[in-house]
Order: sequence, then structure tokens, then C-alpha cells
Amino acid sequence: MPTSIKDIAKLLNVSVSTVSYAINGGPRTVSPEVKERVLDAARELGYRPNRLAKSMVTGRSRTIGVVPPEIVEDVLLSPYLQLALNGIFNAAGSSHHDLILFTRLAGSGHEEVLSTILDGRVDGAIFIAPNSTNRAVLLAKELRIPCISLAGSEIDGVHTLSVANETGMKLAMKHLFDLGHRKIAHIAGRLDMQDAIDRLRTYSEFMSENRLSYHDSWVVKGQFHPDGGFAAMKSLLALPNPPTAVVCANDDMAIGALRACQEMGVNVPSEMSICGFDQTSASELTIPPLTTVFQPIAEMGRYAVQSVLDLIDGKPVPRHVTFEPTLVVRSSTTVPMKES
Amino acid sequence: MPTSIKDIAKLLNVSVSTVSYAINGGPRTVSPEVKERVLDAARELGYRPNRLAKSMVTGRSRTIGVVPPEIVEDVLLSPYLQLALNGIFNAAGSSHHDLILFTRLAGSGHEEVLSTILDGRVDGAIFIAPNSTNRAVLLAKELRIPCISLAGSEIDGVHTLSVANETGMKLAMKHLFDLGHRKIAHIAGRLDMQDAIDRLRTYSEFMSENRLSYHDSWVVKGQFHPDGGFAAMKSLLALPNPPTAVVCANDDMAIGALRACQEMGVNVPSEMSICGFDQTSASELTIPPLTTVFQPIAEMGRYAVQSVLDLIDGKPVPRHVTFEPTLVVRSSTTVPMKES
DNA sequence: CGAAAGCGTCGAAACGTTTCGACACGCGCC
DNA sequence: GGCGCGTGTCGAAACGTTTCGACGCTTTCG
Repeated sequence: MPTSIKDIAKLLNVSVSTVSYAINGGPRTVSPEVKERVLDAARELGYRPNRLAKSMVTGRSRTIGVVPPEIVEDVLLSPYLQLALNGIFNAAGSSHHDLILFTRLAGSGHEEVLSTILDGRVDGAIFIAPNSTNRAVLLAKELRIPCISLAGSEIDGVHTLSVANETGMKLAMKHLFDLGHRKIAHIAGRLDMQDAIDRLRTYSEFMSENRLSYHDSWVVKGQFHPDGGFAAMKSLLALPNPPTAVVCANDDMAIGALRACQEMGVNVPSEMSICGFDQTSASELTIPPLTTVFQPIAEMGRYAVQSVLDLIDGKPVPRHVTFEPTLVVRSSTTVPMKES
Repeated sequence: MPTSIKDIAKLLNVSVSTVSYAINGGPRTVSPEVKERVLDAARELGYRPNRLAKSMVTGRSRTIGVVPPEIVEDVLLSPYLQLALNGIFNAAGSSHHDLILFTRLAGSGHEEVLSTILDGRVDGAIFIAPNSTNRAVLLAKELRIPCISLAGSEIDGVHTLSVANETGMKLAMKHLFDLGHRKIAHIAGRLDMQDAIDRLRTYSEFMSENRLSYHDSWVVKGQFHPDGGFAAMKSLLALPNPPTAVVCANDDMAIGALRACQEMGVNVPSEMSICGFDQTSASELTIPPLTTVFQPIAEMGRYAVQSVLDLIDGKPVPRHVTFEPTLVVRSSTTVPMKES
């Protein structure tokens, strides 16, 4: 029932092609008089071009797909994802693209997501932090869909934007080390995600390089969740020889850890220094505000959009781009208490 | 270059309709033997149905449009929007719909957003907190696009989901009143948004009903932003006869207000009680955790999706649904200090 | 045994665009 | 005056589906 180009053509007794030319300033010229009549009629009838039809014939949808790390309940509540999505959103808006948010990876596995990606509705896709078992990225690549992996594992032949986790982790560790800490623990993220793996590895390396002995019990998995951080900190505090500082693989866990300390009556930072990762907005609301590693996630989102667009246009795009994090020192870290 | 239904048909020497029937279990039956051959070939060729083509002929895209309140830089960083979007996301996922996030209201105004909505890519739309000047909703309604206004102004003939702001505001006010507060201020939101208007009105009503005199200077606009809340609280603290309690129209402003108090050395809650609105996740991370009004935003998002779906299916949907908020009492409110 | 009903298949139309090939016309140029 | 060219227009193909009408074949039933 909405008006189509045909309706205009019929009304004005011209061909559909003429109408199309008039409306688009199309590849062919149209006499000024006809053009005006067409435009008037279009306005009159409330004509709206049907993007589906247009996309089908042009092969372009001006829409970019965004695939969350894995699609589970409440995934949009992750501050990390929110930051990335916001960056992508901003960039997409200014380049006149819309975003399609894929909602159903979970159900029937990667196959299904893929078909929704490859079904013509998007020109390219951004995968946010796909873990190494994410087959969708691989398949997308194989099928030559322009796609970018944002902060995910480096996958052969897939364009990847990553954060120098080594730098970030070293920054945090060195900060604590320079403050005088020697007993430093790590609350790790989900070890099926590349970021978590990198951060853990760098932690271990730093400890070895500086000849700091550490127990396996000082590395606790927190699944990137506040509750995980909470439980992890509890278990650290229960150790006979607890650490004096903890580096968490993200802010959410650091917040959980902070809460655990508060609950156990352990003062932060004087009795326990806590360092986060991500610089989410929540990290400055805690008391004390968290020392954390800033990652330019929003900027990476912006960059990801630009890269996908370039990929679509066939422009060359660097295979891997690494962004450098910086340390934001706030009040959750300080010199350790003297050994009692 | 991707394989189409035609390729399969040609390969197997059957008609395209037969292939379609086989793949969809379509309206017509297909002999088991042919069906199997078709399915095998489809798998072999890596066939993926093209949703665009399908949508064009069926008129359904299984995609729902989401329109943020207004499209500005960083709109996705609003906790309120995040909560709503998350609820919508969850519901869309479980009903096998994808989401299109509209990114470009700003540029060329409501006209443009509308054409991107009406261009056939979405079956229906959810407008998040459209303000009263948002013409897009009206136009959408006029053009009979199934759409839901989530927490926006009540617009004639538009299906609206709203929160009983009166209840929420009264809950907060009564809580403070019962604690003994008489000098209660209000940090209001953006007064072009319905929620802000309602909350302000209820504040005034409550004050009058309880014969509490209040100055105009006790109502300060905070634009729903933390910085606005910060500035607002500063101006309240600078008053000759400052209030003992403040109800903020959202959590972000309450957090700003809290920070202002901390900076001015005003203890919360003993010297100043602060009450928020929204129960965002940040509201429990502050010290002290905020007393706030819980709105079932996520649930409303879910409900919005269901309603749009029903609208699309032509099922009856109630014109207005009101959700009831509840008060979450935490530690940012207490009895007022004795008058010095 | 013949009509009716059901099954399996095909061909074609339809969805709303864009764009290519054709063509008719008028103009300037040699 | 014929030739070529640019301009404005038309018709039709194409994009990849779904689904309807048609048709021939088998089965069922009176």
C-alpha cells in the first residue's frame, strides 16, 4: 500500500526509469520540467523509496552488522560492550550507516548467525571480542564478507583490532611493583577470550622476570563478572599468606573484589591495592576510585567502522592494528603496609 | 556470486518453486526423494537464503527498529538507554528477531529517520523515550507502522508504555518525609521529556499537599546528566537556607550531586540525604549506595517487543500500559540532622 | 468405471528498485 | 545534406525469493 515509483510513473504518464532518474539525479539526465513534476508528485503521494528493493539491485544496504561476543541474556549490560557499541554507533551515524544488532547467536550456534549475516542485509560486520572458538568469524572471512574483529583473538586472515594487552598489564604491574608491592595476585577473566589469556600471560611473565615467586593460588579466575571478582578476592583473602595487591583483568571484577574487601573489613588501598582494567564509567564511582588501565575502546569502535567501510569499498586496510592502553592512577592503589 | 535458489534448481533440473518448497517445507509438498536431493545440494553449495528477497515478497523482515530518544554523540552511554536496550535485546533474541539501531536522527531531522524506518527494513519500531516534539513517532503512527513508545510522552493514538512517575516520586518523597525531612529539594531532568515533567509536577504536588513551603530555588534543572546534577547540588548548597534532602530525577544526576557533596565536605546521608531514580547499576557502587526508585525498564523493553510483535500480527494491544516503580532504600538517605 | 480429490511439479507473476540498450529528436559540422 | 553526437525518454532485464494457477498423474470412492 505504500506508494512506489510505479504509482508516480502511472500518475504522470512517464516510465519508471524516468522517475528513478529524476529522484536520484540518476545516471541519466531528465528534463527540468519532468523532474519537477516527478518530485512534486513524490511529495504529494508521500513516496518513500523501499530500501529492500534498492539494496537487492545495488547489492548495498548501508547497514553494518554488529555481533556481540556471544549472545546471552543481558550481554548488553557489559560495560565493555557498551563502550564499544557506543563508539561504533557514533561512527556509523556520521557515515550514514545503520546498525543491525544480532541477537541470536546462542540458539542454533554459529551457523545461524552466519546466515543472518550473509543474508544480504548488511554490507559488512563487526565482531566484538569473538573468542577463539567463534566459527562465525572464520566462516564470514571464508565467504569474503568484509568483517573486522574488534579486540578478539588474532585469526588468520581476519582483520583484527586489538589492544596491546602486554603494555596495559605491564603498566599495571610496574605501577604496583614501583610502589613496593611484591606479593601481587591476578584475577583473570574468561580464559576462552584472548584478552584474558594475554593478560594472564603477561602477569606470569612479569612475575618471573622480576623474580617474584608466586603461588598458583594467586591466579584466580573471575569470569569477567563482578561476582566472580568478589569470590576471587574472598579466596585470596582466605590464603595463609595473602597478596598485598591484585590486578584484575577488568573493572567489573575489580569492583567485585573491592566489595569483598569492604565486606571483610580490609581497607583499600592501605591493606590491599586493587587495579582494574578498561576504565569503565563505573570505575570512577567507587570509593576509592579505581586505578585502572584505559583502553581506547570507543575509538577502536570508530576505527572498526571506518575499516569495514574501507573493506567494503575495496580499499586496503591494515591486517592488524594495535592500540596502546595507558594507566589511569586513582586511589585504589598505594604503597603496601609494612610486613607485620 | 553467492549461490541462489536458481543455482540449485539448475543443477538438479527442477524448478525454482520446487526448491523453495523443499527448503521451506513450503506450502506445497515435495517428494521425499527430491527433497533430499535439494537439501543435499543446498548444503553442498553453501546456499544461504537472501533475506532481502524474502522480505520483499513476504513483506516481513523479522527485524525491529529501535530509535533512541535523540541521536547524539554518546547516546548509548546513557544507563537508562542501556537498560532499555538490553531488555529489548533479550526479548528480540528469544523471539528470533534482529534489531536495527537507528543512528541518524540528528542530521536531517525526523524526516530522514522516518524514511529509514519506513523503507521496508523493519516490521515495527520501538521509540525509546521520545520527547513531545518528536515528530517521527507521529508520522510513524500516521503511516500505520506498528510502533511503541517506551517511556515517552503520551501521544494520541500511539501505543505507550510508561512508568507511573507519580508513584515513584511520591514513594521517594514520602520516604524522606517520613524520615523527618521537611526541606526537600528536587533536581529535575530535561523538561522536554515527559518523565522529567511528571516527576517535577509530582514533587510540587507533594510539597503543596503536605504544606511544605518551598522556594523556586529548590528546583534546579540538571539535564539528566551527572555534571548537571553536580552543578545543581552546588547551587543548592550555596543557598542561605539549604535543603536537608534532595530527590533527583535520575541516578546520573544523583551521582553528580553526591560528588558535589563530597567535594564540599557535606556528609551524605547525615548532612544531606540524596535519592535517585532508575536504579541503574552504578547506583549501588557509590559510597554510600544510593536510595533510588526502581523502574522495571528491562521488563518494559521486553514488553515493548512483545507488543510490537502483537501489533504486527494484528493482535489487540492495550493502548497504554503503566508500570509501577518501587523504592529501593539504601544508605544515601537518613533522618535529618537536628536544626542547629 | 468415471468423477472427484490429492499429490508433485512446473511456469510465471509479483515485490520495488536500478540501469542498460534502444530509439527518436534536434543540433552542429564537414 | 548526410553524419555523428548529445539529450531525454522508454521498455525490459535483473536482483532472489514466494506462491498461485495449471496440469498431469495416481488414488479413492460412489
